[in-house]
Amino acid sequence: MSTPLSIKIDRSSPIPLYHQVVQGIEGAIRDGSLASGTRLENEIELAQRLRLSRPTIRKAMDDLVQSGLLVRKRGVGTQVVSSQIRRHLELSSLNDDLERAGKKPSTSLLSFEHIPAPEQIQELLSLPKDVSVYHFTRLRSAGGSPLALMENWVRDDIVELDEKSLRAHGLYELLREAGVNFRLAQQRIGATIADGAQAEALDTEAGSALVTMQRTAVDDTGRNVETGSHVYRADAYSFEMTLVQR
Amino acid sequence: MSTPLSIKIDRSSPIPLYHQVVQGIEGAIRDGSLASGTRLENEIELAQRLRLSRPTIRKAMDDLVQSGLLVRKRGVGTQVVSSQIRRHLELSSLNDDLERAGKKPSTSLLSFEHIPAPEQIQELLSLPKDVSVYHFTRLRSAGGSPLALMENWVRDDIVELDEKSLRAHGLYELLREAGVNFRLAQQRIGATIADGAQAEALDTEAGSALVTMQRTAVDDTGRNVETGSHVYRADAYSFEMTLVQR
DNA sequence: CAGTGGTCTAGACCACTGC
DNA sequence: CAGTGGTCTAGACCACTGC
Repeated sequence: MSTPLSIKIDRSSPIPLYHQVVQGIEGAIRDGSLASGTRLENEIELAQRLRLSRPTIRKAMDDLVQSGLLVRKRGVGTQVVSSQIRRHLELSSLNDDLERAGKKPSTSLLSFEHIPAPEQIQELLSLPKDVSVYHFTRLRSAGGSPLALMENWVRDDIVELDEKSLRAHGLYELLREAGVNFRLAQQRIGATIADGAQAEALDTEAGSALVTMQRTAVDDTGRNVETGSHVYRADAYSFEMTLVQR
Repeated sequence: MSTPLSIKIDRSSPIPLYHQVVQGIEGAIRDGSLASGTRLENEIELAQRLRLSRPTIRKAMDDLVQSGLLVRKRGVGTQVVSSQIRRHLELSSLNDDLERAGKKPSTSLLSFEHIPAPEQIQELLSLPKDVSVYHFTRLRSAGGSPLALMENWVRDDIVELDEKSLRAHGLYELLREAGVNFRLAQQRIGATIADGAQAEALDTEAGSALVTMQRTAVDDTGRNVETGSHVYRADAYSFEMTLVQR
């Protein structure tokens, strides 16, 4: 009732052992040797066969359950989630989402200013009184057609921004280069109707549907680094995610 | 530089020790004895003081990091996330979201049928050929005003549904009573414009903004139990979530 | 009842951070 | 350099599941 898994463990690699197990199982799922619904070996057997301890195996399993690739049931076993559900999994991590927010398609800078934080922004970013913000709007396009209108505020005590660097690089790229390690983001997604200015910028009609997104991102020192308010053409963008029961 | 935490551990309780630690820290954060940004004791010290092993403490910390209450940095320490970010945290778990999908405000049943699965649904639910589905639409209202129009398909080999039970109970309530344990949900959120029928049902105007949500939910045996397509009045509803870097 | 995941211990050694 | 979290071991005992 269970499928033996062939995973190579390299003890001289700098990649942690549990993560090698994660990659091995991910790989086996991706290449089809672990089909949807397949039951895995039990944890103790797998640990013995790979010459790893059970806690190491469990750490790997925990990660895979968290990322939505496996489901576990006490007393029964662990199995691979259906391919239907796995299809868009890769979009659900903060990292990928931040990547998309900072890179890939072309982005043009529409406005830029360096100002004292408006009250609401000061609150959203929990800013000390002497910290100002960069405020700018950008237009994201993909394949030549406009996709999103993005307005952001970034605290100025962590990174130095100017128009030139924002024209050349993604926001998250710049922040990471400045040593910011993101840990958390609080996000709200809704809908609205395009007003005249939005419609013109996004090359659509006033009254068409837009997806709205507000996000505030936190780094590993607990600072709220940036907050943004974005609108996307609803015919070109939606948010996909996988929720995991905890 | 660190705050001693007073947590009571009850070794005779059926609640796992690591979860007592989670509850203790959550409680201390909620009642303010652990303020935003506070550094916690290091893991070894905390383990010794509570007379627990370090892995047990770490399991608790892992949970709190995953739920977005704490941020950790190697070589530095663990600290409490800012209250600004924590504010809407409780909405982000699958459980709460499912709760909201099945209960609370009043819900009326608009249509109900028990039919062979349309091709697209059969695919979304990865249904065997001999399994049919329940298909129904409901209107959710809160405080007397309509909020959402919900269309769902549920496989008929897991639970028996009829109009009467759906009028009396939430969908997820019924599914849980039938022994279904949800583990995962795949979700897509976007926007659209209300058409005439939607506008009438939701007591709004044609052309107003709606938030759209499609979801497929998976139980602990790996089955795709139900899929749904919902629209919400954008002026009354938005999705909030906390993304955690992994 | 046999099989499985869930919890827990008591360490060890390492990598990274900030001074 | 001292302090911190990150990884790993080799077990033990328990609770739940399905037959």
